[in-house]
Amino acid sequence: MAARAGVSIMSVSRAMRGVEGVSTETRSRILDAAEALRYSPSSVAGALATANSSLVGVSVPTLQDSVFSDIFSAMRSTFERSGMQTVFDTTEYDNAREEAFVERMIAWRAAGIVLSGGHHTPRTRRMLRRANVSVLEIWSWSADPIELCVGLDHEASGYAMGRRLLEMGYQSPAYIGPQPGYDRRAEQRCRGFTRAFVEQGLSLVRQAWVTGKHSFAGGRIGMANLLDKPGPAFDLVYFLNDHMAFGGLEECRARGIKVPDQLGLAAFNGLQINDVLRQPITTSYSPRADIGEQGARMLIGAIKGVAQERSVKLEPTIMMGETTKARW
Amino acid sequence: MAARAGVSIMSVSRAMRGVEGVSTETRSRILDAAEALRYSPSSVAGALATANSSLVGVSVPTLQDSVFSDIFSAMRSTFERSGMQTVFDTTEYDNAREEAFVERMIAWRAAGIVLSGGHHTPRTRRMLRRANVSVLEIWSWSADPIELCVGLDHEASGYAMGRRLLEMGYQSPAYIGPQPGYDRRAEQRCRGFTRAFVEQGLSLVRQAWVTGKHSFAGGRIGMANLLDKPGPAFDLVYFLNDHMAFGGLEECRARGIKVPDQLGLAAFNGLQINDVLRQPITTSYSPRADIGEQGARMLIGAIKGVAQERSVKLEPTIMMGETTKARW
DNA sequence: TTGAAATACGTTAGCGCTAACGTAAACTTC
DNA sequence: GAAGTTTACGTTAGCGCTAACGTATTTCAA
Repeated sequence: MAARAGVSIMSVSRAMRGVEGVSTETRSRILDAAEALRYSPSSVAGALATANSSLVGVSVPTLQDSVFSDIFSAMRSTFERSGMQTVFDTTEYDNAREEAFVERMIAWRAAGIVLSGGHHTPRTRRMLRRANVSVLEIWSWSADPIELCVGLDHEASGYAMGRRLLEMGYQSPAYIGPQPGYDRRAEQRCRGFTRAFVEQGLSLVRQAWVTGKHSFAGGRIGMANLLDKPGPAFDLVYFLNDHMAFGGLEECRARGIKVPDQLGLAAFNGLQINDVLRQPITTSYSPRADIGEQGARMLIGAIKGVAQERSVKLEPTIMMGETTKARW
Repeated sequence: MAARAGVSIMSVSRAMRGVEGVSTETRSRILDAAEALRYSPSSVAGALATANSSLVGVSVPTLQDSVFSDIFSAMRSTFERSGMQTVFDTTEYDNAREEAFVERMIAWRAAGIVLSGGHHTPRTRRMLRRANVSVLEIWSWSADPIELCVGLDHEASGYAMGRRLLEMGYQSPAYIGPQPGYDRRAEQRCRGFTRAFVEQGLSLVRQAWVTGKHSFAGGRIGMANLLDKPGPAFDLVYFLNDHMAFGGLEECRARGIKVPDQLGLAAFNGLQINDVLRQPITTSYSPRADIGEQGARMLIGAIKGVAQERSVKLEPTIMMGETTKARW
């Protein structure tokens, strides 16, 4: 390759990277030779030689709902503009998978790692601490992140929703979500939501845990469970997300239960489906694109050594839909 | 590191990789030292030394709808079982982005590359041909793939749906999808669908192209366009996918148009939402998980040099819902 | 005209691993 | 117990790049 263009490999290296120190003429001769010889520079060797990569590893729990797709899209385009390459994996809400991902990314000498949520195995934390890698935690806000954090206070968000519904006169809330230990953010929202009612001497009267299906079908199954199994009456159901709530809504309609007259439904995320529903779901809109973009920017800053805010809390917006109404 | 355990670096290499040639005792001494010294083997150096990576690059158009998430999930877990690492990117239906991705993956000396659809830039094809990389094309079936292919015949799928609806008595179909040149598979389905009607002396009487929003909202907007703008009457609308169809259905309901009595709706993919709808959408179920799993298996086979089928065509299944009915 | 500065290269010495081969000791086998 | 075989290492020579530092050659100011 170098021989073909009649130059040293160092000039080839310079020409291929576009750094200065090569005359225009030599450069084009090298590029021609590269084309003719089908030469493709090895990023692997380059990364080894420079000891710095432009890799960022992003770990999200799932791509099932569009939440993490939204975050990831925003993130990826921001990284791209900075010449960072994004590698990506899903944990399926399994911390062992997250650990394995972190290990792989460290082995590849990634410059940055993005994790979802604030709950990680001790070994994950240890590896991150030791490795020379910038760490960003997203989705869940924390006052004391490993390094950087952009996210929501899910407990507060659940609480805010609980307060609003309480003020509307709801008294006997139920919850439909995944089994405990699965999605911690969902649990935080549920906890905050419940707290709002407990403060007023009320309580969460029913819960249904749906295993495996956390989308439309899960909501419908959970709602059916709640309605079929004996237990205290409830006037409100809080769902993991909008898709589950829509599933629940369809189950109610199928059974002739009038929403919101007989039963209120509320959810979280403000997913796209809400834009087309004639009866929009009462929900909290989570600013996914903002999380992705800000997060990516912060991580890039950290990698480049720019001092900045460590932790950013973004606020979801409650959107009152037509699946709830004042109870008086 | 090697010194600490009192061995040569070669023994460390063997111990860390778990290959034989180290006594149990020495191995554990090395692992202890590694732990103490926080040693993490570099995959970069490893890949350079062995000149073979376990990287597979997967490119999909979008994560907006869950189709490619489904494919990707199935694929990733299959690759994982073979010790392959999956790197992933979305093209947003932009072939230039696909080209850039292929270039990056080749620079990283990936063992395999997965592309969606059969349409690639000449430079992409050239790079793939020259590089020592196995190539799998998914989603769209082709008789003559670059190397391997698992997918659907979208034209045939559209045609099959057209035939079924024709037999039910529909005569004036319309189509709602993205602008031409954006999603080629959608165009193929539309072409096949149209062909079924043209064969009987009928034609596609209306189309609406929605820019940007190819999910719920796009369907609703497209349907509103179709209904608001003057033009021939239509008795049927074929949508890009189920989510758009649901958006369209909601628009119809909002306007008091009875589906399927006054208007039939059909779509493609068989997405999860259909499981909970009281009025399920007539659609073709696309076997996403099968595509992902089979595709991954084939690519692994090719990487390991196992001879096999080059091209596999999978069949979507038409699921008659309640958004269409016989017109007599 | 001359010394300093800039430009356009080339040379050297790794980056952190592993394949392939070498070697000494322990273990077989008949 | 001599010769072959196995085991458990170590040594050597790269993999394909790039940082850092040469060394000619040209450019330029005074």
